[in-house]
Amino acid sequence: MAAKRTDIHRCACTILRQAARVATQHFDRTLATSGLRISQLSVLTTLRYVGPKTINELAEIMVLDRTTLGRNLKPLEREGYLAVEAGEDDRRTKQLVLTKKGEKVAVKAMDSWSDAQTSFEQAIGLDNAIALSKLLRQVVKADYTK
Amino acid sequence: MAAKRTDIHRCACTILRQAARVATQHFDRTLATSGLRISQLSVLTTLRYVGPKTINELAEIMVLDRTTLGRNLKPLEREGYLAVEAGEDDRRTKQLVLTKKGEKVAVKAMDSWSDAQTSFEQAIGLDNAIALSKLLRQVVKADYTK
DNA sequence: GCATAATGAGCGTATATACGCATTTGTCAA
DNA sequence: TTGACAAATGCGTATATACGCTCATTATGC
Repeated sequence: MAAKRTDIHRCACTILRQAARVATQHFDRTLATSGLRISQLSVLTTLRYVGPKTINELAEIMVLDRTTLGRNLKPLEREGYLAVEAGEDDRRTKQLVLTKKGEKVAVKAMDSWSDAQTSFEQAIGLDNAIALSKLLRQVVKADYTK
Repeated sequence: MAAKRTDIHRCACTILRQAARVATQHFDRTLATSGLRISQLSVLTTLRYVGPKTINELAEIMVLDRTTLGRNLKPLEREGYLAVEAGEDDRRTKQLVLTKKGEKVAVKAMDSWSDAQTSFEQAIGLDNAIALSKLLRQVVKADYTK
């Protein structure tokens, strides 16, 4: 058992969530003209990069709960940015496929994303941005099961 | 105008959101027995630290949209962990006050929080955790208005 | 003192997040 | 073969997040 501590105002999770909120607002505002949020753009670009995948596979890749991804797909499917096709071999699965329309929207949105990313790096410093990304990847990959 | 870039798989915002999700799950699971989520514990402990505040004031302190905070208060108010009192001087405002019950729950939950924070630091390394917090504070404080 | 501007907060709406349970389909061993 | 188990997904529920609009109240300028 670890010693009890009281410096909860330095909670790693709370500051992480704060930073995620701030960054999300910055990126979403910059992306506003594209009609996509950063959360949606990340789905489309990941799908574009890895090719058609099932919900579970894409959720694993994106470090997202599968039920969360499933619900996040709704707006993208409604707008026709991706298609959900029944698996052929295994009829339990659903293949997620980026549509032409989805690819066009994603590629266009990347211009705004580029602006957002660049201004982010300018705001905190490029070296800091690089160091931050490295640390965040460790947070994502780490094992917390003690 | 910055040069167009295509390395969107290195999006600072997306990795930040991933890390926030992973950390939130770790903390929420560790806190589960307390009946509080880390987002809720952070409200109670902040209020405990800074004393009674209006919604706008607390939202500013916590780097939260004021409408988000307003809605997040509902479960805490329902459980009797905090009271929402009408402002005396300015009747537009609402004072948020931590109740005895809320303080008791928060203090108890801090034991679990301590475990979560410690195992987080062990999982990524203490030095990394310290460096990460410093960088995240910069993200929160930075000016992105170009 | 009153008309107007500014401020504090709520609500409508939409999306994001994830846990637990249920359903459908596939696999594998007796 | 069939019954048990496993896997993929959906759904109910609850919370988190924030933008735009509205309402009530306060502050301010003339």
